[in-house]
Amino acid sequence: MKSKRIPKATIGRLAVYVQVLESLRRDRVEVVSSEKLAQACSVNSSQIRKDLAYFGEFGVRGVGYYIQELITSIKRSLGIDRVWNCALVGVGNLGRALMKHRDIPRKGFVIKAAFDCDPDRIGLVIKGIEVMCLSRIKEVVPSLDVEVGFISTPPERAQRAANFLIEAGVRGIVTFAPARLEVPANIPVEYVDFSHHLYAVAFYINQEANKA
Amino acid sequence: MKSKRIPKATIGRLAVYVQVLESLRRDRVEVVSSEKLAQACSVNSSQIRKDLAYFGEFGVRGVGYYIQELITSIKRSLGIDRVWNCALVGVGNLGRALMKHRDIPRKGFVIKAAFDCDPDRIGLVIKGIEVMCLSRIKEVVPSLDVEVGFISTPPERAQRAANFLIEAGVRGIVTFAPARLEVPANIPVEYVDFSHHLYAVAFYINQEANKA
DNA sequence: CCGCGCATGTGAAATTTTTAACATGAGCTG
DNA sequence: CAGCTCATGTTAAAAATTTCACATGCGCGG
Ligand SMILES: NC(=O)c1ccc[n+]([C@@H]2O[C@H](COP(=O)([O-])OP(=O)(O)OC[C@H]3O[C@@H](n4cnc5c(N)ncnc54)[C@H](O)[C@@H]3O)[C@@H](O)[C@H]2O)c1
Ligand SMILES: NC(=O)c1ccc[n+]([C@@H]2O[C@H](COP(=O)([O-])OP(=O)(O)OC[C@H]3O[C@@H](n4cnc5c(N)ncnc54)[C@H](O)[C@@H]3O)[C@@H](O)[C@H]2O)c1
Repeated sequence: MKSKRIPKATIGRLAVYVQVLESLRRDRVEVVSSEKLAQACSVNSSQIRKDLAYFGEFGVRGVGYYIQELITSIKRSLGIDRVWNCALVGVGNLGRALMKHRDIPRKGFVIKAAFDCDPDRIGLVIKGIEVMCLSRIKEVVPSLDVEVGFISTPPERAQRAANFLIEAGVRGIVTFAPARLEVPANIPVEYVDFSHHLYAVAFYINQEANKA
Repeated sequence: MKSKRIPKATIGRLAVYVQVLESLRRDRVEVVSSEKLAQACSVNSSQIRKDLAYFGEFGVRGVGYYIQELITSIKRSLGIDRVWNCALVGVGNLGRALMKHRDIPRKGFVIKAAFDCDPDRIGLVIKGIEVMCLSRIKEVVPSLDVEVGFISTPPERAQRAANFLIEAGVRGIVTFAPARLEVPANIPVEYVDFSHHLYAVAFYINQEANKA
Protein backbone atom coordinates (compact mmCIF):
# COMPACT_ATOMS: atom_id res chain seq x y z
CA MET A 1 0.00 0.00 0.00
CA LYS A 2 2.35 2.72 -1.20
CA SER A 3 0.92 6.22 -1.48
CA LYS A 4 1.12 7.04 -5.19
CA ARG A 5 -1.14 9.34 -7.12
CA ILE A 6 -4.25 7.38 -7.94
CA PRO A 7 -5.59 7.74 -11.48
CA LYS A 8 -9.00 9.33 -11.67
CA ALA A 9 -10.03 6.50 -13.98
CA THR A 10 -9.30 4.06 -11.17
CA ILE A 11 -11.87 5.73 -8.94
CA GLY A 12 -14.44 5.41 -11.67
CA ARG A 13 -13.67 1.73 -12.13
CA LEU A 14 -13.77 1.02 -8.40
CA ALA A 15 -17.35 2.29 -8.47
CA VAL A 16 -18.12 -0.21 -11.21
CA TYR A 17 -16.43 -3.02 -9.30
CA VAL A 18 -18.53 -2.24 -6.24
CA GLN A 19 -21.68 -2.21 -8.34
CA VAL A 20 -20.91 -5.58 -9.89
CA LEU A 21 -19.66 -7.09 -6.64
CA GLU A 22 -22.85 -6.10 -4.87
CA SER A 23 -24.86 -7.64 -7.64
CA LEU A 24 -22.86 -10.87 -7.24
CA ARG A 25 -23.39 -10.76 -3.51
CA ARG A 26 -27.14 -10.52 -4.04
CA ASP A 27 -26.81 -13.73 -6.05
CA ARG A 28 -25.07 -15.35 -3.07
CA VAL A 29 -21.73 -15.68 -4.82
CA GLU A 30 -18.94 -15.62 -2.22
CA VAL A 31 -15.68 -15.67 -4.14
CA VAL A 32 -14.68 -14.24 -7.49
CA SER A 33 -11.46 -14.19 -9.51
CA SER A 34 -10.12 -11.03 -11.11
CA GLU A 35 -10.74 -12.74 -14.44
CA LYS A 36 -14.45 -13.32 -13.76
CA LEU A 37 -14.93 -9.86 -12.30
CA ALA A 38 -13.12 -8.38 -15.27
CA GLN A 39 -15.55 -9.98 -17.69
CA ALA A 40 -18.53 -8.71 -15.77
CA CYS A 41 -17.09 -5.19 -15.77
CA SER A 42 -15.80 -5.30 -19.35
CA VAL A 43 -12.23 -4.53 -18.38
CA ASN A 44 -8.89 -6.33 -18.36
CA SER A 45 -8.16 -8.53 -15.36
CA SER A 46 -4.71 -7.00 -14.77
CA GLN A 47 -6.45 -3.69 -14.63
CA ILE A 48 -8.49 -4.85 -11.68
CA ARG A 49 -5.50 -6.24 -9.84
CA LYS A 50 -3.58 -3.04 -10.55
CA ASP A 51 -6.42 -0.84 -9.36
CA LEU A 52 -6.72 -2.80 -6.14
CA ALA A 53 -2.97 -2.82 -5.60
CA TYR A 54 -3.04 0.94 -5.12
CA PHE A 55 -4.81 0.35 -1.85
CA GLY A 56 -3.55 -2.95 -0.56
CA GLU A 57 -3.68 -6.71 -0.94
CA PHE A 58 -7.22 -7.93 -0.73
CA GLY A 59 -7.14 -11.28 -2.50
CA VAL A 60 -6.01 -14.81 -1.74
CA ARG A 61 -3.60 -16.40 -4.20
CA GLY A 62 -4.97 -19.45 -5.94
CA VAL A 63 -8.46 -18.55 -4.75
CA GLY A 64 -9.58 -15.07 -5.72
CA TYR A 65 -11.37 -12.38 -3.77
CA TYR A 66 -13.91 -12.91 -1.02
CA ILE A 67 -16.68 -10.69 -2.25
CA GLN A 68 -18.03 -9.31 1.00
CA GLU A 69 -14.53 -8.62 2.23
CA LEU A 70 -13.51 -6.96 -1.02
CA ILE A 71 -16.53 -4.66 -1.01
CA THR A 72 -15.65 -3.61 2.51
CA SER A 73 -12.01 -3.06 1.60
CA ILE A 74 -12.78 -0.95 -1.47
CA LYS A 75 -15.22 1.15 0.49
CA ARG A 76 -12.73 1.69 3.25
CA SER A 77 -10.08 2.64 0.69
CA LEU A 78 -12.37 5.24 -0.84
CA GLY A 79 -13.49 6.54 2.52
CA ILE A 80 -17.10 5.52 2.06
CA ASP A 81 -17.16 3.11 4.96
CA ARG A 82 -19.06 5.76 6.87
CA VAL A 83 -21.96 8.16 6.43
CA TRP A 84 -21.42 11.54 4.75
CA ASN A 85 -23.96 14.19 5.60
CA CYS A 86 -25.00 16.28 2.63
CA ALA A 87 -26.93 19.46 1.90
CA LEU A 88 -28.78 20.04 -1.36
CA VAL A 89 -29.22 23.46 -2.95
CA GLY A 90 -31.95 23.81 -5.59
CA VAL A 91 -35.09 21.79 -5.03
CA GLY A 92 -36.40 21.61 -8.61
CA ASN A 93 -37.18 18.56 -10.71
CA LEU A 94 -33.76 17.05 -10.31
CA GLY A 95 -33.35 18.10 -6.69
CA ARG A 96 -36.58 16.36 -5.75
CA ALA A 97 -35.60 13.22 -7.66
CA LEU A 98 -32.30 13.19 -5.79
CA MET A 99 -34.02 13.61 -2.44
CA LYS A 100 -36.32 10.69 -3.21
CA HIS A 101 -33.60 8.50 -4.61
CA ARG A 102 -32.95 5.56 -2.32
CA ASP A 103 -29.55 4.65 -3.71
CA ILE A 104 -27.90 7.82 -2.47
CA PRO A 105 -28.33 7.08 1.24
CA ARG A 106 -27.70 3.44 0.45
CA LYS A 107 -24.25 4.51 -0.75
CA GLY A 108 -23.67 6.39 2.47
CA PHE A 109 -24.61 9.91 1.40
CA VAL A 110 -27.49 11.24 3.45
CA ILE A 111 -29.21 14.47 2.50
CA LYS A 112 -29.77 16.21 5.82
CA ALA A 113 -30.94 19.59 4.57
CA ALA A 114 -32.35 21.16 1.40
CA PHE A 115 -32.30 24.80 0.36
CA ASP A 116 -34.06 26.86 -2.28
CA CYS A 117 -34.65 30.54 -2.86
CA ASP A 118 -38.17 30.28 -4.28
CA PRO A 119 -40.68 31.22 -1.53
CA ASP A 120 -43.15 28.73 -3.01
CA ARG A 121 -40.69 25.93 -2.41
CA ILE A 122 -39.57 26.94 1.07
CA GLY A 123 -41.44 25.04 3.74
CA LEU A 124 -42.15 22.09 1.49
CA VAL A 125 -41.32 18.78 3.16
CA ILE A 126 -39.76 16.04 1.03
CA LYS A 127 -38.76 12.71 2.55
CA GLY A 128 -38.95 14.28 5.98
CA ILE A 129 -36.67 17.16 5.04
CA GLU A 130 -38.04 20.67 5.16
CA VAL A 131 -36.91 22.94 2.35
CA MET A 132 -35.28 26.02 3.85
CA CYS A 133 -34.31 29.46 2.68
CA LEU A 134 -30.70 29.62 1.52
CA SER A 135 -30.01 32.34 4.08
CA ARG A 136 -30.17 29.73 6.81
CA ILE A 137 -27.41 27.59 5.34
CA LYS A 138 -24.63 29.06 7.44
CA GLU A 139 -26.40 28.11 10.60
CA VAL A 140 -27.68 24.71 9.47
CA VAL A 141 -24.63 23.14 7.81
CA PRO A 142 -22.38 23.23 10.88
CA SER A 143 -25.11 22.17 13.26
CA LEU A 144 -25.99 19.10 11.18
CA ASP A 145 -22.37 18.15 10.50
CA VAL A 146 -22.82 18.51 6.77
CA GLU A 147 -19.61 17.92 4.80
CA VAL A 148 -20.78 17.59 1.20
CA GLY A 149 -22.87 19.98 -0.89
CA PHE A 150 -25.07 18.99 -3.84
CA ILE A 151 -25.94 21.73 -6.33
CA SER A 152 -29.03 21.35 -8.51
CA THR A 153 -29.85 24.96 -9.27
CA PRO A 154 -29.93 26.39 -12.78
CA PRO A 155 -26.38 26.84 -14.11
CA GLU A 156 -26.31 30.62 -13.72
CA ARG A 157 -26.99 30.20 -10.01
CA ALA A 158 -24.50 27.43 -9.43
CA GLN A 159 -21.55 29.65 -8.51
CA ARG A 160 -23.68 31.48 -5.98
CA ALA A 161 -24.80 28.19 -4.50
CA ALA A 162 -21.21 27.02 -4.32
CA ASN A 163 -20.15 30.19 -2.52
CA PHE A 164 -22.86 29.71 0.08
CA LEU A 165 -22.01 26.07 0.60
CA ILE A 166 -18.31 26.74 0.99
CA GLU A 167 -18.82 29.64 3.33
CA ALA A 168 -21.12 27.45 5.38
CA GLY A 169 -18.29 24.96 5.71
CA VAL A 170 -18.76 22.05 3.32
CA ARG A 171 -15.57 20.23 2.38
CA GLY A 172 -16.54 19.11 -1.12
CA ILE A 173 -19.17 19.70 -3.81
CA VAL A 174 -21.06 17.58 -6.30
CA THR A 175 -22.75 19.77 -8.87
CA PHE A 176 -25.37 18.76 -11.41
CA ALA A 177 -25.54 22.18 -13.04
CA PRO A 178 -23.72 22.57 -16.36
CA ALA A 179 -21.38 25.34 -15.25
CA ARG A 180 -17.73 25.44 -14.19
CA LEU A 181 -17.20 26.56 -10.61
CA GLU A 182 -14.44 28.63 -9.08
CA VAL A 183 -13.57 27.30 -5.67
CA PRO A 184 -10.58 27.21 -3.32
CA ALA A 185 -8.02 24.56 -4.25
CA ASN A 186 -8.74 22.47 -1.17
CA ILE A 187 -12.42 21.99 -2.05
CA PRO A 188 -12.89 19.11 -4.47
CA VAL A 189 -15.65 19.60 -7.02
CA GLU A 190 -17.24 16.81 -9.00
CA TYR A 191 -19.16 17.76 -12.12
CA VAL A 192 -22.04 15.43 -12.87
CA ASP A 193 -22.94 15.96 -16.46
CA PHE A 194 -24.45 13.32 -18.64
CA SER A 195 -24.53 15.42 -21.78
CA HIS A 196 -21.28 13.79 -22.79
CA HIS A 197 -23.08 10.46 -22.65
CA LEU A 198 -25.71 11.83 -25.01
CA TYR A 199 -23.01 13.11 -27.34
CA ALA A 200 -21.12 9.85 -27.07
CA VAL A 201 -24.08 7.67 -27.95
CA ALA A 202 -24.81 9.83 -30.99
CA PHE A 203 -21.16 9.73 -32.00
CA TYR A 204 -20.87 5.97 -31.68
CA ILE A 205 -24.14 5.38 -33.51
CA ASN A 206 -22.70 7.36 -36.39
CA GLN A 207 -19.47 5.37 -36.22
CA GLU A 208 -21.42 2.12 -36.41
CA ALA A 209 -23.27 3.47 -39.43
CA ASN A 210 -20.00 4.36 -41.17
CA LYS A 211 -18.56 0.92 -40.49
CA ALA A 212 -21.37 -0.96 -42.20
CA MET B 1 -9.01 15.24 -40.75
CA LYS B 2 -7.49 11.75 -40.67
CA SER B 3 -9.70 8.95 -39.39
CA LYS B 4 -7.95 7.68 -36.27
CA ARG B 5 -9.57 6.12 -33.25
CA ILE B 6 -10.82 8.95 -31.10
CA PRO B 7 -10.12 8.69 -27.35
CA LYS B 8 -13.20 8.38 -25.23
CA ALA B 9 -11.79 11.13 -23.02
CA THR B 10 -11.81 13.45 -26.01
CA ILE B 11 -15.57 13.04 -26.40
CA GLY B 12 -16.00 13.97 -22.76
CA ARG B 13 -13.87 17.07 -23.15
CA LEU B 14 -15.64 18.15 -26.30
CA ALA B 15 -18.83 18.24 -24.25
CA VAL B 16 -17.08 20.54 -21.78
CA TYR B 17 -15.78 22.76 -24.56
CA VAL B 18 -19.28 23.12 -25.97
CA GLN B 19 -20.62 23.98 -22.54
CA VAL B 20 -18.01 26.66 -21.98
CA LEU B 21 -18.21 27.99 -25.54
CA GLU B 22 -21.96 28.38 -25.26
CA SER B 23 -21.51 30.22 -22.02
CA LEU B 24 -19.02 32.55 -23.74
CA ARG B 25 -21.42 33.04 -26.61
CA ARG B 26 -24.13 34.09 -24.17
CA ASP B 27 -21.66 36.74 -22.98
CA ARG B 28 -21.32 37.95 -26.58
CA VAL B 29 -17.68 36.87 -26.88
CA GLU B 30 -16.92 36.10 -30.53
CA VAL B 31 -13.38 34.78 -30.62
CA VAL B 32 -11.36 32.73 -28.17
CA SER B 33 -7.82 31.33 -28.15
CA SER B 34 -7.08 27.75 -27.17
CA GLU B 35 -5.20 29.21 -24.21
CA LYS B 36 -8.23 31.12 -22.88
CA LEU B 37 -10.58 28.26 -23.53
CA ALA B 38 -8.15 25.92 -21.81
CA GLN B 39 -8.18 27.99 -18.66
CA ALA B 40 -11.96 28.09 -18.58
CA CYS B 41 -12.10 24.31 -18.97
CA SER B 42 -9.18 23.55 -16.65
CA VAL B 43 -7.20 21.68 -19.26
CA ASN B 44 -4.00 22.15 -21.22
CA SER B 45 -4.25 24.27 -24.37
CA SER B 46 -2.47 21.71 -26.56
CA GLN B 47 -5.04 19.25 -25.40
CA ILE B 48 -7.74 21.37 -26.93
CA ARG B 49 -5.89 21.80 -30.19
CA LYS B 50 -5.19 18.05 -30.31
CA ASP B 51 -8.79 17.16 -29.57
CA LEU B 52 -10.03 19.45 -32.32
CA ALA B 53 -7.39 18.22 -34.74
CA TYR B 54 -9.03 14.78 -34.74
CA PHE B 55 -11.91 16.31 -36.63
CA GLY B 56 -10.41 19.08 -38.70
CA GLU B 57 -8.95 22.57 -38.68
CA PHE B 58 -11.37 24.96 -37.13
CA GLY B 59 -9.18 27.86 -36.03
CA VAL B 60 -7.46 30.80 -37.64
CA ARG B 61 -3.74 31.16 -36.98
CA GLY B 62 -2.78 34.26 -35.15
CA VAL B 63 -6.43 34.82 -34.22
CA GLY B 64 -8.03 31.90 -32.44
CA TYR B 65 -11.41 30.24 -32.85
CA TYR B 66 -14.63 31.92 -33.91
CA ILE B 67 -16.93 30.72 -31.18
CA GLN B 68 -20.17 30.28 -33.07
CA GLU B 69 -18.35 28.53 -35.87
CA LEU B 70 -16.46 26.26 -33.49
CA ILE B 71 -19.62 25.21 -31.69
CA THR B 72 -21.16 24.30 -35.02
CA SER B 73 -18.07 22.39 -36.10
CA ILE B 74 -17.82 20.39 -32.90
CA LYS B 75 -21.48 19.52 -33.04
CA ARG B 76 -21.19 18.43 -36.63
CA SER B 77 -18.14 16.33 -35.76
CA LEU B 78 -20.03 14.55 -33.00
CA GLY B 79 -23.13 14.08 -35.10
CA ILE B 80 -25.30 16.27 -32.93
CA ASP B 81 -26.03 18.84 -35.59
CA ARG B 82 -29.44 17.26 -35.91
CA VAL B 83 -32.31 16.01 -33.78
CA TRP B 84 -32.21 12.52 -32.29
CA ASN B 85 -35.57 11.06 -31.40
CA CYS B 86 -35.56 9.17 -28.12
CA ALA B 87 -37.79 6.82 -26.15
CA LEU B 88 -37.73 6.59 -22.38
CA VAL B 89 -38.46 3.41 -20.45
CA GLY B 90 -39.31 3.77 -16.75
CA VAL B 91 -41.30 6.83 -15.76
CA GLY B 92 -40.36 7.11 -12.08
CA ASN B 93 -38.76 9.98 -10.21
CA LEU B 94 -35.79 10.20 -12.51
CA GLY B 95 -37.75 9.45 -15.67
CA ARG B 96 -40.12 12.32 -14.94
CA ALA B 97 -37.25 14.70 -14.18
CA LEU B 98 -35.66 13.74 -17.50
CA MET B 99 -38.91 14.32 -19.38
CA LYS B 100 -39.23 17.77 -17.83
CA HIS B 101 -35.60 18.69 -18.30
CA ARG B 102 -35.27 21.41 -20.91
CA ASP B 103 -31.58 20.90 -21.60
CA ILE B 104 -32.09 17.51 -23.19
CA PRO B 105 -34.12 18.74 -26.16
CA ARG B 106 -31.91 21.80 -26.22
CA LYS B 107 -29.00 19.47 -26.91
CA GLY B 108 -30.92 17.86 -29.73
CA PHE B 109 -32.33 14.81 -27.97
CA VAL B 110 -36.12 14.82 -28.03
CA ILE B 111 -38.07 12.32 -25.99
CA LYS B 112 -40.88 11.27 -28.30
CA ALA B 113 -42.33 8.42 -26.28
CA ALA B 114 -42.32 7.12 -22.71
CA PHE B 115 -43.05 3.61 -21.48
CA ASP B 116 -43.75 2.05 -18.12
CA CYS B 117 -45.22 -1.22 -16.95
CA ASP B 118 -47.11 0.12 -13.94
CA PRO B 119 -50.82 0.43 -14.81
CA ASP B 120 -51.06 3.45 -12.52
CA ARG B 121 -48.48 5.26 -14.61
CA ILE B 122 -49.80 4.29 -18.03
CA GLY B 123 -51.99 7.01 -19.48
CA LEU B 124 -50.28 9.76 -17.54
CA VAL B 125 -49.34 12.72 -19.73
CA ILE B 126 -46.03 14.48 -19.04
CA LYS B 127 -44.87 17.38 -21.20
CA GLY B 128 -47.37 16.35 -23.82
CA ILE B 129 -46.15 12.76 -23.94
CA GLU B 130 -48.53 10.00 -22.95
CA VAL B 131 -46.97 7.19 -20.94
CA MET B 132 -47.61 3.92 -22.74
CA CYS B 133 -47.46 0.26 -21.91
CA LEU B 134 -44.12 -1.30 -22.81
CA SER B 135 -45.90 -3.80 -25.04
CA ARG B 136 -46.54 -1.04 -27.54
CA ILE B 137 -42.88 -0.19 -27.97
CA LYS B 138 -42.35 -2.33 -31.06
CA GLU B 139 -45.03 -0.46 -32.89
CA VAL B 140 -44.21 3.02 -31.60
CA VAL B 141 -40.43 3.22 -31.98
CA PRO B 142 -40.34 2.67 -35.74
CA SER B 143 -43.33 4.87 -36.41
CA LEU B 144 -41.81 7.82 -34.52
CA ASP B 145 -38.31 7.32 -35.94
CA VAL B 146 -36.83 6.76 -32.52
CA GLU B 147 -33.12 5.94 -32.63
CA VAL B 148 -32.00 6.30 -29.00
CA GLY B 149 -33.38 4.61 -25.89
CA PHE B 150 -33.19 5.98 -22.34
CA ILE B 151 -33.51 3.49 -19.50
CA SER B 152 -34.62 4.71 -16.08
CA THR B 153 -36.13 1.57 -14.63
CA PRO B 154 -34.86 -0.10 -11.48
CA PRO B 155 -31.58 -1.92 -12.18
CA GLU B 156 -33.07 -5.42 -12.14
CA ARG B 157 -35.41 -4.39 -14.98
CA ALA B 158 -32.80 -2.63 -17.05
CA GLN B 159 -31.79 -5.66 -19.13
CA ARG B 160 -35.42 -6.33 -19.97
CA ALA B 161 -35.90 -2.71 -20.97
CA ALA B 162 -32.78 -2.88 -23.14
CA ASN B 163 -34.04 -6.01 -24.87
CA PHE B 164 -37.34 -4.34 -25.68
CA LEU B 165 -35.65 -1.20 -26.95
CA ILE B 166 -33.24 -3.10 -29.16
CA GLU B 167 -35.91 -5.37 -30.55
CA ALA B 168 -37.97 -2.30 -31.31
CA GLY B 169 -35.08 -0.97 -33.35
CA VAL B 170 -33.17 1.67 -31.39
CA ARG B 171 -29.54 2.11 -32.46
CA GLY B 172 -28.05 3.12 -29.11
CA ILE B 173 -28.89 3.23 -25.41
CA VAL B 174 -28.29 5.61 -22.53
CA THR B 175 -29.01 3.90 -19.24
CA PHE B 176 -29.36 5.49 -15.82
CA ALA B 177 -29.84 2.21 -14.00
CA PRO B 178 -26.82 0.85 -12.11
CA ALA B 179 -26.60 -2.43 -14.00
CA ARG B 180 -24.35 -3.71 -16.78
CA LEU B 181 -26.23 -4.56 -19.95
CA GLU B 182 -25.62 -7.31 -22.50
CA VAL B 183 -26.28 -6.01 -25.96
CA PRO B 184 -25.16 -6.76 -29.53
CA ALA B 185 -21.76 -5.30 -30.38
CA ASN B 186 -23.20 -2.78 -32.80
CA ILE B 187 -25.41 -1.11 -30.19
CA PRO B 188 -23.48 1.49 -28.19
CA VAL B 189 -24.44 1.74 -24.54
CA GLU B 190 -23.64 4.68 -22.32
CA TYR B 191 -23.82 4.16 -18.59
CA VAL B 192 -24.82 7.27 -16.69
CA ASP B 193 -23.81 6.72 -13.12
CA PHE B 194 -22.88 9.47 -10.76
CA SER B 195 -22.05 7.21 -7.85
CA HIS B 196 -18.41 7.46 -8.86
CA HIS B 197 -18.69 11.21 -8.41
CA LEU B 198 -19.97 10.63 -4.89
CA TYR B 199 -17.13 8.24 -4.20
CA ALA B 200 -14.64 10.62 -5.78
CA VAL B 201 -15.69 13.60 -3.69
CA ALA B 202 -15.42 11.54 -0.51
CA PHE B 203 -12.05 10.21 -1.59
CA TYR B 204 -10.65 13.65 -2.42
CA ILE B 205 -12.00 15.17 0.78
CA ASN B 206 -10.07 12.52 2.66
CA GLN B 207 -6.96 13.22 0.63
CA GLU B 208 -7.21 16.91 1.47
CA ALA B 209 -7.53 16.00 5.12
CA ASN B 210 -4.42 13.83 4.98
CA LYS B 211 -2.45 16.58 3.30
CA ALA B 212 -3.08 19.14 5.99
C1' DC C 1 3.12 44.64 -50.30
C1' DC C 2 6.45 43.37 -46.79
C1' DG C 3 7.48 42.27 -42.12
C1' DC C 4 5.99 41.35 -37.52
C1' DG C 5 3.21 39.35 -33.97
C1' DC C 6 0.49 35.89 -32.66
C1' DA C 7 -1.97 31.54 -32.11
C1' DT C 8 -2.85 27.52 -34.64
C1' DG C 9 -1.74 22.74 -36.12
C1' DT C 10 1.60 19.05 -35.68
C1' DG C 11 5.53 15.98 -35.03
C1' DA C 12 8.32 14.50 -31.37
C1' DA C 13 9.11 13.85 -26.33
C1' DA C 14 7.38 12.85 -21.88
C1' DT C 15 4.16 10.89 -19.07
C1' DT C 16 0.46 8.09 -17.87
C1' DT C 17 -2.24 4.16 -18.29
C1' DT C 18 -3.06 -0.32 -19.85
C1' DT C 19 -1.71 -4.95 -20.93
C1' DA C 20 1.19 -8.86 -20.71
C1' DA C 21 4.18 -12.03 -18.32
C1' DC C 22 5.64 -14.41 -14.47
C1' DA C 23 7.31 -15.40 -9.81
C1' DT C 24 5.01 -16.10 -5.49
C1' DG C 25 2.26 -18.18 -2.10
C1' DA C 26 -2.28 -20.26 -0.56
C1' DG C 27 -4.84 -24.34 -0.39
C1' DC C 28 -5.78 -29.01 -1.68
C1' DT C 29 -4.68 -33.92 -2.53
C1' DG C 30 -2.75 -38.07 -1.86
C1' DC D 1 4.23 -32.93 4.13
C1' DA D 2 5.70 -32.82 -0.80
C1' DG D 3 3.97 -31.66 -5.00
C1' DC D 4 0.54 -29.45 -7.92
C1' DT D 5 -2.81 -26.11 -9.29
C1' DC D 6 -4.45 -21.85 -9.56
C1' DA D 7 -4.98 -16.86 -9.18
C1' DT D 8 -2.84 -13.15 -7.00
C1' DG D 9 0.57 -9.26 -6.72
C1' DT D 10 4.23 -7.22 -9.23
C1' DT D 11 7.59 -6.19 -12.56
C1' DA D 12 8.40 -5.24 -17.24
C1' DA D 13 6.74 -4.07 -21.87
C1' DA D 14 3.45 -1.92 -24.79
C1' DA D 15 0.12 1.35 -25.93
C1' DA D 16 -2.25 5.41 -25.40
C1' DT D 17 -2.60 10.00 -23.99
C1' DT D 18 -0.87 14.34 -22.71
C1' DT D 19 2.44 17.93 -22.99
C1' DC D 20 6.05 20.37 -25.17
C1' DA D 21 8.11 22.96 -28.78
C1' DC D 22 8.13 25.11 -32.98
C1' DA D 23 7.34 25.77 -37.91
C1' DT D 24 3.46 27.49 -40.40
C1' DG D 25 0.39 30.78 -41.97
C1' DC D 26 -3.14 34.51 -41.18
C1' DG D 27 -3.99 39.43 -40.35
C1' DC D 28 -2.65 43.91 -39.46
C1' DG D 29 0.16 48.09 -39.61
C1' DG D 30 3.43 50.69 -41.71
N1 LIG E 1 -33.98 17.69 -14.58
C1 LIG E 1 -33.01 16.87 -14.93
O1 LIG E 1 -33.26 15.71 -15.26
C2 LIG E 1 -31.59 17.33 -14.94
C3 LIG E 1 -30.62 16.46 -15.38
C4 LIG E 1 -29.29 16.86 -15.38
C5 LIG E 1 -28.91 18.10 -14.96
N2 LIG E 1 -29.86 18.96 -14.56
C6 LIG E 1 -29.40 20.26 -14.09
O2 LIG E 1 -29.80 20.38 -12.77
C7 LIG E 1 -30.17 21.71 -12.49
C8 LIG E 1 -31.59 21.75 -12.01
O3 LIG E 1 -32.46 21.21 -13.00
P1 LIG E 1 -34.01 21.12 -12.73
O4 LIG E 1 -34.61 20.44 -13.91
O5 LIG E 1 -34.24 20.56 -11.40
O6 LIG E 1 -34.41 22.67 -12.77
P2 LIG E 1 -35.58 23.38 -11.96
O7 LIG E 1 -35.77 24.70 -12.59
O8 LIG E 1 -36.73 22.45 -11.85
O9 LIG E 1 -34.99 23.57 -10.50
C9 LIG E 1 -34.11 24.57 -10.11
C10 LIG E 1 -34.38 24.93 -8.67
O10 LIG E 1 -33.34 25.75 -8.17
C11 LIG E 1 -33.90 26.80 -7.40
N3 LIG E 1 -32.95 27.92 -7.36
C12 LIG E 1 -32.66 28.82 -8.32
N4 LIG E 1 -31.71 29.68 -7.92
C13 LIG E 1 -31.37 29.31 -6.67
C14 LIG E 1 -30.45 29.81 -5.72
N5 LIG E 1 -29.64 30.84 -5.99
N6 LIG E 1 -30.37 29.19 -4.54
C15 LIG E 1 -31.15 28.14 -4.26
N7 LIG E 1 -32.05 27.61 -5.11
C16 LIG E 1 -32.15 28.20 -6.31
C17 LIG E 1 -35.18 27.14 -8.10
O11 LIG E 1 -36.08 27.81 -7.23
C18 LIG E 1 -35.67 25.73 -8.48
O12 LIG E 1 -36.41 25.16 -7.45
C19 LIG E 1 -29.99 22.49 -13.77
O13 LIG E 1 -28.73 23.11 -13.74
C20 LIG E 1 -30.02 21.42 -14.82
O14 LIG E 1 -29.26 21.79 -15.95
C21 LIG E 1 -31.19 18.59 -14.52
N1 LIG F 1 -33.94 9.24 -8.75
C1 LIG F 1 -32.71 9.61 -9.04
O1 LIG F 1 -32.31 10.73 -8.75
C2 LIG F 1 -31.78 8.67 -9.73
C3 LIG F 1 -30.48 9.09 -9.95
C4 LIG F 1 -29.58 8.25 -10.62
C5 LIG F 1 -29.98 7.01 -11.02
N2 LIG F 1 -31.21 6.60 -10.78
C6 LIG F 1 -31.59 5.26 -11.29
O2 LIG F 1 -32.63 5.42 -12.20
C7 LIG F 1 -33.54 4.35 -12.09
C8 LIG F 1 -34.90 4.89 -11.74
O3 LIG F 1 -34.85 5.59 -10.51
P1 LIG F 1 -36.14 6.25 -9.91
O4 LIG F 1 -35.75 6.97 -8.71
O5 LIG F 1 -36.85 6.99 -10.99
O6 LIG F 1 -37.00 4.94 -9.52
P2 LIG F 1 -38.58 4.79 -9.51
O7 LIG F 1 -38.87 3.55 -8.77
O8 LIG F 1 -39.19 6.08 -9.11
O9 LIG F 1 -38.97 4.56 -11.03
C9 LIG F 1 -38.84 3.35 -11.73
C10 LIG F 1 -39.95 3.28 -12.77
O10 LIG F 1 -39.70 2.19 -13.65
C11 LIG F 1 -40.91 1.50 -13.88
N3 LIG F 1 -40.60 0.13 -14.30
C12 LIG F 1 -40.21 -0.90 -13.54
N4 LIG F 1 -39.97 -1.99 -14.30
C13 LIG F 1 -40.23 -1.63 -15.56
C14 LIG F 1 -40.19 -2.33 -16.80
N5 LIG F 1 -39.81 -3.60 -16.89
N6 LIG F 1 -40.54 -1.64 -17.90
C15 LIG F 1 -40.93 -0.36 -17.84
N7 LIG F 1 -40.96 0.35 -16.70
C16 LIG F 1 -40.64 -0.30 -15.58
C17 LIG F 1 -41.64 1.59 -12.59
O11 LIG F 1 -43.03 1.39 -12.78
C18 LIG F 1 -41.32 3.02 -12.15
O12 LIG F 1 -42.24 3.93 -12.70
C19 LIG F 1 -32.98 3.43 -11.02
O13 LIG F 1 -32.26 2.42 -11.64
C20 LIG F 1 -32.09 4.33 -10.23
O14 LIG F 1 -31.05 3.60 -9.64
C21 LIG F 1 -32.14 7.41 -10.17
